[in-house]
Amino acid sequence: MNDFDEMAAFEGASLSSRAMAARPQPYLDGLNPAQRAAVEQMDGPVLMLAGAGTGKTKALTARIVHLMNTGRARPNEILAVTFTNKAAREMKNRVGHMLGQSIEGMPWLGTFHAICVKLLRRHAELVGLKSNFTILDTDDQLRLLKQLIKAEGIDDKRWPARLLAGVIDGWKNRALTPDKISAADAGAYNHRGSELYAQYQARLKDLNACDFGDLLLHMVTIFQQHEDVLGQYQRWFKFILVDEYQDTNVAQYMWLRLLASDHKNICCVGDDDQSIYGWRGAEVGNILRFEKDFPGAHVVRLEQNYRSTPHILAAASGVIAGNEGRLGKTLWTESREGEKVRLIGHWDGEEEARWIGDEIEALQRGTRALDPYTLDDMAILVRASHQMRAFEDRFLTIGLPYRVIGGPRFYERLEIRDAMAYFRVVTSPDDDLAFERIVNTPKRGLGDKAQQNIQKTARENGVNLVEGARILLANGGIGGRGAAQLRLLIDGIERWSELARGPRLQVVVEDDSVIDEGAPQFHNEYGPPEVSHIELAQIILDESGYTGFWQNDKTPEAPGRLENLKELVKALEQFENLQGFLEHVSLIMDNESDDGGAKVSIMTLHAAKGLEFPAVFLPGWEDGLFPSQRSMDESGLKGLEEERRLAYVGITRAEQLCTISFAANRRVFGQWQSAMPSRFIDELPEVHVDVLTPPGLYGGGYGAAMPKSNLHEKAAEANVYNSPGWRRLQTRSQGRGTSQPAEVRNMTIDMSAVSSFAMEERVFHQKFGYGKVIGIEGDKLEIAFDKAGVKKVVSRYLSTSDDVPF
DNA sequence: GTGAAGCGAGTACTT
DNA sequence: CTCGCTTCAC
Repeated sequence: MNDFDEMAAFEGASLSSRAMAARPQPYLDGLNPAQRAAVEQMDGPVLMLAGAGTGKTKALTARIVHLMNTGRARPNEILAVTFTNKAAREMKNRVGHMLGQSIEGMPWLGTFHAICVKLLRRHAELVGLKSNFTILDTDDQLRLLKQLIKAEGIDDKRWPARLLAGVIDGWKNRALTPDKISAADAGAYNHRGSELYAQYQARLKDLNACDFGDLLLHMVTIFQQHEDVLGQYQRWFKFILVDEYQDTNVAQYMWLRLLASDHKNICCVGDDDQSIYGWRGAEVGNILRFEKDFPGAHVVRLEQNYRSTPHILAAASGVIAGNEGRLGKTLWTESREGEKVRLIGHWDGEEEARWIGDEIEALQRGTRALDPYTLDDMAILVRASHQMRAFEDRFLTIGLPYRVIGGPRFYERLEIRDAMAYFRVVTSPDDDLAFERIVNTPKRGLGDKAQQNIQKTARENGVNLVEGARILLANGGIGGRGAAQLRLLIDGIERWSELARGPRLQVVVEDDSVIDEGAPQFHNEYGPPEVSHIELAQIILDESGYTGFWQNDKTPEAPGRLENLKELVKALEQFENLQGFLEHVSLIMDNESDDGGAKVSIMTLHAAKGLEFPAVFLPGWEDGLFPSQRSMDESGLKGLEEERRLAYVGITRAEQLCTISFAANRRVFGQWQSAMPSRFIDELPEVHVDVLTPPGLYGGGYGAAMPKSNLHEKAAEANVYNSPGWRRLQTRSQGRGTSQPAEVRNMTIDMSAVSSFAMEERVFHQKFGYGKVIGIEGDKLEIAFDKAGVKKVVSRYLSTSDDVPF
């Protein structure tokens, strides 16, 4: 585009801007006064302090629409950053919805990382990269670091690569390049940290690669060192919006400040009380300091809550009030209805899981004075992922459908990462890390020795590993069955590469000065494609022997893995070529496939941020577990405050019913341990709390083992959660020995069930369908289900497969 | 070079 | 207790 066209485009835009300015503004009508103020204050710095459930996204999207509708900015002149792809997607949808059309024209609405990739591709050469650099994930990063550590002769037992990765990430989060590591950090990783960091960065440059931290770090470096580049974007991005500002790290903060420092039209939205990512570099300080950073900032507080009942809000406020140095908000609601927050103590973790399971079923039936809840309406939010197991076990035995949110994602699964490594080798031959991953997967008889040979040859010739392997083969430097297999692989890679791109490949880089529509600044010219990339993917997986590898695998996971590979190939349909797919995947690691049925959600408190449920269960409120001992040990008061914010996030997820629970005893690493109720329980304002009595304590299974009358009395008292009462209970239970629950548990095994199934037997389960017995532990059977994978199930919920009527 | 027993560690997790 | 990684024996 030449100057004239650029001018013409501008003229056109301002004409349409004027036309748009005259349009009505219906999106303002649905806003409350605070939201409206946050939308209409367009100029200068704005801090939108948005409490939980106060309509933050609504205000944010209305603001974007307002900027465009009043002609203040064209869609492509607004920079709107989020942290997750999900948030970006949602905002895109809502803006489109508000405008009454799908919005293609917001190329700069996205995650920090996605936007930085786009920018970095244009200016890669300024940090010594080519514009087609690859993005490494944590796996690759770790492998690279391991190599460096080994080369330095460091004992990676005492100094694990994980630790170094953490140190380097920490530096990158603080926007520190290797030359900027201060003396205070010199001791990191046994005094070798900064040196290895420099080596690592050099190696990345050789590989023409970036890790996630680099995406931001490089852009900050470029903006700092190239005023012209910075100026260009400062002018282009007329308005900046940032979601979840309390989660920004130093690098992101600097990046934003650099871009906003000229016009200062920056609107940051966030909630200091929901800052829960300190452990991965987020700085609450960024949001606390906003008014200092941007003098004259307008601070708007969104405090009217549309989500929760007054009791829930009051309970949450009571807890969060224990934190110091808050910006301060008081949530309120027009709603007058609602139950108090419910609190219940249990004898042990298993009883807690049992009680919650029963309670969920009761809520589902609607036997309480309330309307029935569906399973989708309910969620269990835990502090640590290992707490989930108790619930999964319990729900499996009673056949209660559940979903775990935030587990290992699709693209992180072994087979998917292997398959993608094959694609990477084919699309970018320099991707040595991908080659390393697949060279002996499936097994090709190429072990450490052979691989080291390849490495050595490649290094000596200054070529990538694929080339190195080719040279090694030509020299006859490798023998035996490995050689033939390697030959096969190398030839395969060459053949697939040609299928992928055709004979010619040309990279065209357009003029940097044109920033438009987020169109790619380079594109590839291919020869005629001989097969589609979908067929190609299938060919690669089949010819490499990878598909066969899993077909021959007899472990129960194999069918599922093959299924996943099929899904992967199917996912390719949405992309034009393999490169496009890989780029997408490296930045977007989410996959929500759900089979539709209603399910209770189980997830960590972290994963629950931003979500809401009519009924929420918060189990495991015990000191040491929540607040987490480790957090307090490592970060002291700061850590405790972050834990408290986590409690606040948890409570405020609930719309109508919030149930907090704790257990006196819990099995930790196979050992029974007793714990005090969480200190956060003492911080709940009593008038907003209902203390429930665990029904199991009236009689039933625990019988003689329990100091039941005492616990019952205590539970009925409003002060059950006050420490003295529990201390007495502690003393008593310790006197009886902490092994008590284990004995109780053993006694309840249903012996008749044990004998009715045999190993290898075909069985049927109501929820999981057909399967085969692969393990027996007392009344619990391990079943390899045909569809649902391997699960542990209590035997009385199984029937022999021929019992099942059709 | 590959599979099985042994050992140690064990918050949260997105891009 | 359970997972993942290392070591050791074939």
